[in-house]
Amino acid sequence: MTDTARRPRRRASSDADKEERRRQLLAAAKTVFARKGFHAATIADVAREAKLSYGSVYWYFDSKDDLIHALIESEQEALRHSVEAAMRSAASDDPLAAVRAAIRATFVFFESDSRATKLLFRDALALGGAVEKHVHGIYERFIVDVERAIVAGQRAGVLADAPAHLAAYSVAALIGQLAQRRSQTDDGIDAEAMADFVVWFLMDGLRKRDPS
Amino acid sequence: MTDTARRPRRRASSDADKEERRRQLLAAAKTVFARKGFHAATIADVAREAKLSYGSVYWYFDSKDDLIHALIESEQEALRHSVEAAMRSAASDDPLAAVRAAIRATFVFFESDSRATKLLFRDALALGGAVEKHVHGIYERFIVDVERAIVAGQRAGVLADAPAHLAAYSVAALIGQLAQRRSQTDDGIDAEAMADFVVWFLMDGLRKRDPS
DNA sequence: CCTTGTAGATTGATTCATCAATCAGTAGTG
DNA sequence: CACTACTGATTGATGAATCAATCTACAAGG
Repeated sequence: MTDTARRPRRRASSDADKEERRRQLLAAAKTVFARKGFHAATIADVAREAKLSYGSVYWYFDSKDDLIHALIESEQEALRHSVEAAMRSAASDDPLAAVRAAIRATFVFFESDSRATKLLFRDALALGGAVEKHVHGIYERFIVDVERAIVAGQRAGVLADAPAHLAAYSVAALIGQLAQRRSQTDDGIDAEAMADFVVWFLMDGLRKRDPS
Repeated sequence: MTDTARRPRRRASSDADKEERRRQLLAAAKTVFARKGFHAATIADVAREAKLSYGSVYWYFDSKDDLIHALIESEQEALRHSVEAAMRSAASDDPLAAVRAAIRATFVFFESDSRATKLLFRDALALGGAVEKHVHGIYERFIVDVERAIVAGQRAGVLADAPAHLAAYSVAALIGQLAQRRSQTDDGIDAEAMADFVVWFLMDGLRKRDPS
């Protein structure tokens, strides 16, 4: 069905090979965990998906927890890279442009990979303590940036007074929930339109503006 | 610590007794599941918490799945009742009042019961298919109401044009995420102030309004 | 080039622990 | 006395983690 199907017969000897094998295992784990959920999925499932034996999984990862941990970390990094790249290439004259670009990149990222969505939103929560903190981290960085932008806007007199941190958290929460929803139900709205809706909603709210 | 501590010695014979015993088991399950999470919690934990024997749990519930299912259903009903009562007693002259009342009631409900929060937001997602649908249900009802209100507001010309369903979903998502956040971190904002912030944010957005 | 030695990658049967679910037995209640 | 709520030891299944055996890729010496 996917490119994962090619069975790796050759044994990994060089460091590059081993890294590649590790990547294959992470890819298999991503598929399996996204399909069945972390708890329901077994190491045997992952090994089967990766066309490797049960024991080999333990050659590359210490435990099932270690595996999901590494996986979530790598997905988070991918998302962060994607968002940061989008923000860098945004026009710098419009202060809203960077925000819009970041939000768009987020929706595009999740749209292009529904497995990542399930992983980050469903499984990350299903795990206790350690990972929960970890997931909080990915939000936190984003929230700090947004909060800073909001405060700047308030100083400049273009944004209303409001608890900036709470508002920033709300932005992140809304984006996350909508991204998750998109992975489950299709309402025919593409990722960029969705992002634009979010930006509009966050900026102007539901109440009709007087045309001034 | 709680009223759950009183050990039930007397055997439940009447229908009322049996219903009470069932309630006790649900209360115990709520405590245990909220503390350890659904997967990590065992039936033995629940039995111990309820001061009943292992086998008795199976006298009242068919399976562990049946138990969590019944529990989530009862929590959802409690939330729905609480919100509906608040809306009924809201002033009917201000169209925003009912919305504000509903949002307040939601935050108050979750604030008064952090176990319910964990249950509905963490465990419900960790479970697969059937329960996921079920949880979707509680949102859906709320969303339909909000959507209707939004459309009415748009007809009356006081709300901006926007995809009403998406906006309604956003409202629900924001409330849910913020309620969940409150159960984890305390930022010294009480439930009603939080609700008022949400209403303001949803209505007016971040951009400063012209004082007209 | 062709051995042949070896480190370490790969295997999967086995171990060990956990826990849901059952069931035969016990005792409270009407 | 009969009914049925209740008990908790037992069973059976599952699955994470281990480990001794096997195999392979590479290298060093002929």
